[in-house]
Amino acid sequence: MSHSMYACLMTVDREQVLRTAAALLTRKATATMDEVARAAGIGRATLHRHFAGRDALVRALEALGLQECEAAVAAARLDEDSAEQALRRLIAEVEPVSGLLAFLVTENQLFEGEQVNEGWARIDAAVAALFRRGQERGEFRIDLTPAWLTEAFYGLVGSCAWAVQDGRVAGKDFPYMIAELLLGGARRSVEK
Amino acid sequence: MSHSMYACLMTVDREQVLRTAAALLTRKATATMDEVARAAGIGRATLHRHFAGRDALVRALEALGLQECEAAVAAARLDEDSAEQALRRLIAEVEPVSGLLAFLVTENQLFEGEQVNEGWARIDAAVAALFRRGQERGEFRIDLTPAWLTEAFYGLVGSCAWAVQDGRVAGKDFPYMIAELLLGGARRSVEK
DNA sequence: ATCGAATGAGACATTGATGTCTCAGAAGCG
DNA sequence: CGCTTCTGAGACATCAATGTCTCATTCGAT
Repeated sequence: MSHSMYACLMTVDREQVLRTAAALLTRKATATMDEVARAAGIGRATLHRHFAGRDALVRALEALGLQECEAAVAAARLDEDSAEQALRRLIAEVEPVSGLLAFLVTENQLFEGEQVNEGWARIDAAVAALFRRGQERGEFRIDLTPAWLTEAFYGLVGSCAWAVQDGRVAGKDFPYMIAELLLGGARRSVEK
Repeated sequence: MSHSMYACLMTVDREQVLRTAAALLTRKATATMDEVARAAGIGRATLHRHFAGRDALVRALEALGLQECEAAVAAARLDEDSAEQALRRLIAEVEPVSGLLAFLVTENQLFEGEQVNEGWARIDAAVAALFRRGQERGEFRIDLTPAWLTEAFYGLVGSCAWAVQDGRVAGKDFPYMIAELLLGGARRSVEK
């Protein structure tokens, strides 16, 4: 049995477990390691073999979310077209990660003093740069700082993810509602 | 020593402890009962005498936040003036509670199945009614549902509270940033 | 100043989650 | 089939937070 095959199987399992854990923890942030294991259809011991502990699991989830966010940012081609079109692409790309993202945001509040993965700074910078580009192009109003617009973006994505999960808004409207609300606010209005 | 004087003193202490607990838990949602007690400058035993347990403390905080939110809603007079002005008043009134509100929102996600205080439904209804009124008056666009606008309102308030607390945005701009972003999106634009 | 209530500090048992370990069984491979 | 590896279940020990209790002290009212 070759190492590569092992690695492949392990990786697939890891990936699957992570997905399930993400889905569960998004719904119930305080889920037990045992609950996570049950949800993933594996034993607690096996879960421990893959992830040294709860911290490691959360870190792995953070890495997964970060990776997918970076992929979303890359796929959205934030520096092409108008800033508005780029933002719409970003929202659409980020939708599948929104639940995990919402979980990680609340989880990061617990880390408090601990260092957060520096990867998020890159995402932040990319999103803020998009808003700045929109301002420089005259598309977006300049009285709302890119930093605030970035925060608002995260906030709306998280709120919408949770609202959808809770059945308060329709999931199919996700991209439209966020884009319209955020763009309507960010886009310069002729009547101002 | 009369009962009423006892009650008075107790209430004052309770209030102060609750404020401190709110401030601490807003920053660190996982703070220990001991940490809460230290922060309030009292002993753990005393804290326990006032609030039977952590649950009771959180419930009391929920009651406090709810009470202040209802006061904010009442003070904002949501059914007077234009919907826009009413919304601006609401945002201004809600600002002092925003931190506690953000904490309670994330905390409520943990309650999961358990019943949430029905008082929040009243707040939700009042805010949603404001957005509906704005739509009926032709001030707000009708393609974004009141339910979503209400969610977005909470999301932006929470995001802003956290961003301010983290120093990413200036606290003095709180009302302006939320109002402008939310209204800009909710307000019907002539170019649409 | 004195009495009674409230407090703070600490000891203690309890609970729940975690992490580690073992062992028998299943699944892969030759 | 026989071997190795991985897995699942469970039995522990550990640890942190919680809740309860006692007791000496402090505070406030009279």
